[in-house]
Amino acid sequence: MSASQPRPRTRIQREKREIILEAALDVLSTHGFRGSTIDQIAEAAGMSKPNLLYYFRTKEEIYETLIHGLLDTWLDPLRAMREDGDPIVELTGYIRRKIEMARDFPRESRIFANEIIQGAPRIAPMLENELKPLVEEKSKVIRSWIRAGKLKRTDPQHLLFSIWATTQHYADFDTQVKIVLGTTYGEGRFEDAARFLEQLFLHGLKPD
Amino acid sequence: MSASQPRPRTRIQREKREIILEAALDVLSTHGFRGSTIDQIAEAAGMSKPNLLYYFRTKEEIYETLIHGLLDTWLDPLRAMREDGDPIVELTGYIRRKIEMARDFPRESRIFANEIIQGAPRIAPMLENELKPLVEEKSKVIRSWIRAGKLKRTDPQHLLFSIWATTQHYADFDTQVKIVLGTTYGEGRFEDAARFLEQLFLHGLKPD
DNA sequence: TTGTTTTTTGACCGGTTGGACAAAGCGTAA
DNA sequence: TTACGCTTTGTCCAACCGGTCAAAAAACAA
Repeated sequence: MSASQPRPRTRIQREKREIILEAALDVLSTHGFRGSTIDQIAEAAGMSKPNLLYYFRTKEEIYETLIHGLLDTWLDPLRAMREDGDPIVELTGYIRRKIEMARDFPRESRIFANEIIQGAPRIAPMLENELKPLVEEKSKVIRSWIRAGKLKRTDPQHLLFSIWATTQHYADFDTQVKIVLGTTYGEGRFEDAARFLEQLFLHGLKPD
Repeated sequence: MSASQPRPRTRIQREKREIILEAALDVLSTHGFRGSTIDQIAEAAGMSKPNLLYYFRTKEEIYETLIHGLLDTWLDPLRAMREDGDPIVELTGYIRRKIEMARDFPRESRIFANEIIQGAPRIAPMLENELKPLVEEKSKVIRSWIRAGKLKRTDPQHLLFSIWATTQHYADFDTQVKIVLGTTYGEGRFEDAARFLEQLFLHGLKPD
């Protein structure tokens, strides 16, 4: 009934697959799936195309392996939002962690952005099976906070959208952010962003 | 010194170019520049590839004509933010207009998103020459509002980023939004979003 | 060492893509 | 009608792209 076990990976296979995935992250996150070529990825990984295809049978396989391995890490900050903590602390902590991810893992953010903008043709099932249940779970948490009077009455799902949008903006649209801010601001933009967003999400802009 | 005037466009040329650009908007906004083929655009425009190439010499020319014509419309809502209005009204009005654009012109939003995520290789100069000065101008306006005590002390540029990010999210990441919200919510999501964002930007989430 | 398996590569293939081109069709003014 | 410029299309090409394959090279086990 069960398929015969594929033999375990050798040391070289493990190493080379890792190198390829790292190179693929670089290439795919900037050019998208269609826009990237196997040759580009192979060159970035420092090997020939047929050699790369010895480790991954198709471009799709690279992409799917990569993005599947990424999703868990990507959702971790949301998972870390605990019902039993103080809602304000949990929320600002989530925003901070997301800004840090935008700073430290912009390629990961962009690869998801690329995919979703184009209609999520290859990851829709993953969003349905992993993201959606997690959002539902955390929405309940947020609603319980609202019931406890710890947060203003608001829509949990749109709240999460806003946090994703504002934080990932600094990874996905980094080029535009840099152009608008000019060279003056340097790398401090992430810290500025974190402070701005904390203020925005807690107190808004209208004077008391 | 000056090049000889190219002869004026015929009626058919004006019409066909318009049809092509509309088709190109459809194709390019979902697949990006590299991911779109001239054949796809030609088919969407209901003509043969050589015929299309009679009206635009290259794929690049289509893309640049399209995106250049779009930028003005795209910046209009920000231009409409008037210094002499009431800051709260102006700001919520801007957010509302941006949400309406996400609802009514998602393709336009996506084409910019695609371009910028990939490093804005073709529109960086336009952002530098048109977006940046406009942001500088409106940042001054926002700062004057803050000085007048009509807004909390905050960073105008990051404020604009947040408005762009949150509103355009509903166009660019529509697929994900739909998956998370499920089918229940239907088209009301834009109205919900507008209400949520208004509350968020004015008052934040922390209870008084 | 020798035999075996794993890894690497050059050459190749069929399909796609952006674009060129010449010839044909069409509209219209003289 | 004729001539002329505008429009359309079939055909073609060279570059590129994803992927195959057989054979060489390297790694490893006995």
